[in-house]
Amino acid sequence: MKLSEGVEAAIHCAAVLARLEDGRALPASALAELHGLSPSYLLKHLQALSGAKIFESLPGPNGGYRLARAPERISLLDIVLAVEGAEPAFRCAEIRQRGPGALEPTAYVKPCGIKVAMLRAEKAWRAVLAETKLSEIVAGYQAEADPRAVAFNCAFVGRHQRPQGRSFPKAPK
Amino acid sequence: MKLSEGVEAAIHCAAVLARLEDGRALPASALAELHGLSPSYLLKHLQALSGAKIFESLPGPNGGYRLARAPERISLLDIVLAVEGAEPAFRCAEIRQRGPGALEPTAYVKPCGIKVAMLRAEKAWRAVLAETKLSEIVAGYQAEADPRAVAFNCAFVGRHQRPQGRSFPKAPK
DNA sequence: CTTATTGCGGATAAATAATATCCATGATAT
DNA sequence: ATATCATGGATATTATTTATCCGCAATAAG
Ligand code: FES
Ligand code: FES
Repeated sequence: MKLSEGVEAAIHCAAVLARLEDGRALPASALAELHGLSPSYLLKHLQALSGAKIFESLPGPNGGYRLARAPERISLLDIVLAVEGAEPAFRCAEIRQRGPGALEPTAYVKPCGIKVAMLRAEKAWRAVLAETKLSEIVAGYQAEADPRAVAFNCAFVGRHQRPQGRSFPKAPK
Repeated sequence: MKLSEGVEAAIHCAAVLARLEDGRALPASALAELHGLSPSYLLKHLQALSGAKIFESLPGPNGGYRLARAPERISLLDIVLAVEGAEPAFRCAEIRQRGPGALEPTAYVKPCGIKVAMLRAEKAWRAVLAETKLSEIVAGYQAEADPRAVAFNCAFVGRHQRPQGRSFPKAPK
């Protein structure tokens, strides 16, 4: 059982965007460079996040990405589900219905107890992620990370952020 | 994020073995047939489980598998870890140390806050699995599954279980 | 002792998913 | 008009999962 490595990148990117001044955006190329990642691949995840309405994107020159809402209203679960997909990790293939002794499908209306137990565990996982907000991550970063790293990060963002100006498109017609 | 499909098979097999009479074993071929699975592949998982001391195996004719301890003392977490491996699902590649602005390694002794949050969620998942015992799964199965399925299962096991006889090897010399 | 059965472990193949790159397109600030 | 930048699809590359096979060791039964 593994989460794709894109999750780590996505959350780190979100944390960077959360520190942006109001109304500004950061191009994908800057996010990729800051984390030493391939721009082409990071784009995939950024697109997934903007498709999930967690990031907003602005095309054209001075374009880039920014958060679609306040960091207090973005949970780690939002990000993980956007990048990783919403299907549960435990996939029940209904093996109880296979092999000899299989009954007609109507005999299996009650879900398998094993499936129920596995999904209950997964629900606990999601609950913890849902109550961890991006704002807490950012606060923790500023409090605990090496001050030099924070300063560099801040300067890098300041250097690459787009000038305040255009408003983001609200509803595509 | 996905669990391998072998987890479902492993737990179902464990539930079957839990219903075996004391001291008896069931050959892998019977477990595979009962669930309509490929014997060759199921073996892989059975071996992982016996390597993890959750199942015991007895070679030779009249050999087979049985539980290594009482179902009350086997949790779903034990089974999942044996099949899936013990590494956490969230793999931190320390991307904070990459890109420009990377500092010397000693600046990163404190774990990344994102990693901490993700592992905390995973701990919650494991906690629920750890407190769900195989005995509960078996009890739930007998109470909720279609009586015909339970009866068939029971008869199938009775037909294939090995005669009581040999004791399992305790300590390989 | 011989034989048939069964688990063990390694090697390997096939299928699937994750990772990474590229390019044509459309939007838009200058 | 031009340059910048996100979008979306197509595609290559690699890793992981799934599945199969075969020789080996153990052992019960004849
Ligand atoms: S049939 Fe899928 S978990 Fe039991
Ligand atoms: S560096 Fe791995 S989660 Fe932050």
